[in-house]
Amino acid sequence: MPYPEGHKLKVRNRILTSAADAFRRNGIRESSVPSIMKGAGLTHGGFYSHFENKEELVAETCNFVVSNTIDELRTSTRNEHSDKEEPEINRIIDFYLSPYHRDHAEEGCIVPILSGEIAQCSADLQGILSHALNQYIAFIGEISGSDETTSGVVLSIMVGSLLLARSVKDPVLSTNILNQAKVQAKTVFNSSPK
Amino acid sequence: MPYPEGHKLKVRNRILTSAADAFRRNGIRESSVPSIMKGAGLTHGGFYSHFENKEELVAETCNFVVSNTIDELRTSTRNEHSDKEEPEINRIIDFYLSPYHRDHAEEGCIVPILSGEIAQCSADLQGILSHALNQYIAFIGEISGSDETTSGVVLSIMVGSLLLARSVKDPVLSTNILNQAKVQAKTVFNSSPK
DNA sequence: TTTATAATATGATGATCGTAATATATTATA
DNA sequence: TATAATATATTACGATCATCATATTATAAA
Repeated sequence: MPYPEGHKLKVRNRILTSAADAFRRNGIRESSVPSIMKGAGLTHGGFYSHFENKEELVAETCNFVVSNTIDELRTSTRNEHSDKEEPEINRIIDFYLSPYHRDHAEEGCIVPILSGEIAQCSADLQGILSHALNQYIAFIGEISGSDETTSGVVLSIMVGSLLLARSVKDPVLSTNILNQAKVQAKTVFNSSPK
Repeated sequence: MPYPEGHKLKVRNRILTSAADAFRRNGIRESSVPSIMKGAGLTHGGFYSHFENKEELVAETCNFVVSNTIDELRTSTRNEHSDKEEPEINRIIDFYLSPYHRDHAEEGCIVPILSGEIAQCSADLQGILSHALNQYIAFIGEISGSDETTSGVVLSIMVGSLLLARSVKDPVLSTNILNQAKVQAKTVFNSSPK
């Protein structure tokens, strides 16, 4: 067996990482297979020994990014001093709607960036997105103790305000939207059935 | 002067209408110039006697759709029986978050569909999107009497929940998100400075 | 009806895409 | 060190894109 144990898996992960970056920077359709392979330090030829086709790469990259993002949200709230009486969900909202997340789309959540584009893709990819949203909603429900609908609305507020904060050119308005959206998102839990 | 007065303008509007439909159905990058011209009943060759290039078409189509959408929102709220004591802004929220708007993306607001893609385009197109958002925010502010930030958060809730309601496959959850987002959007005005 | 011209169609160009076939390079084992 | 198997690179193919050059059609005016 040439090549060390697990070599191919590592390369495959490098391709996924490159794709995750490219898709969030430039969108799915604008990110070509050759450019993604170059981002992983390879040429385009070997792509099809790792993935069936581009659609499979998109599907796996979406799952990859979503589970990574949820993991990060989960651990980031744990790391922060949990001595306070502030609910854990508030820290997730604060991170999601932070200027850092707004200004580093290529590291963050795919939903505000790619959900519009995925909605125009195949039914398979739409299913991946729907499943990802269910994971986010379940995660928010788990952290906040809220029902599915309430968690969905909170996610809506986070996604919508991040999208607008990124699109509005006026930096003051952008930051104001983020900050007031934080307040609103946290308020939802106090005005809804648990 | 061959061809009747205003003929070219009519054709130009047909191209814009076709592009507006195509972009909202399939996205900007997925909508080719030939397919848009076919949608307007023409062949691709004449395109460049109407528009400098595709980017100019995108910019004009965005402005076209946004002003049409705001006009429709404005008049639809006027037509509805204004005898009730219900605030005008509530009817706008109700229409924006209606199942009809969710299920007919190709007729509706471009923001949930295209803002992700436009954020990846040229600075010029990003400026168009930013200007469009300012128009929406000013419109909401005008109708509701709220400040810029509050209007921006309400727009965030509408955009985010429409995006999620379209992406979530479970129809019950989708409708629940829309309905509870309506409640939340209307609540914002009661908990914010005017 | 003829003519001049504006509007549209046809066809071509170079670039890039996704994908595949084939050749080359790499390395664990013998 | 030689070998066999595997991973990667090179090259190619057909399709489609945005754009442009040129030909053709349609119509208002003469």
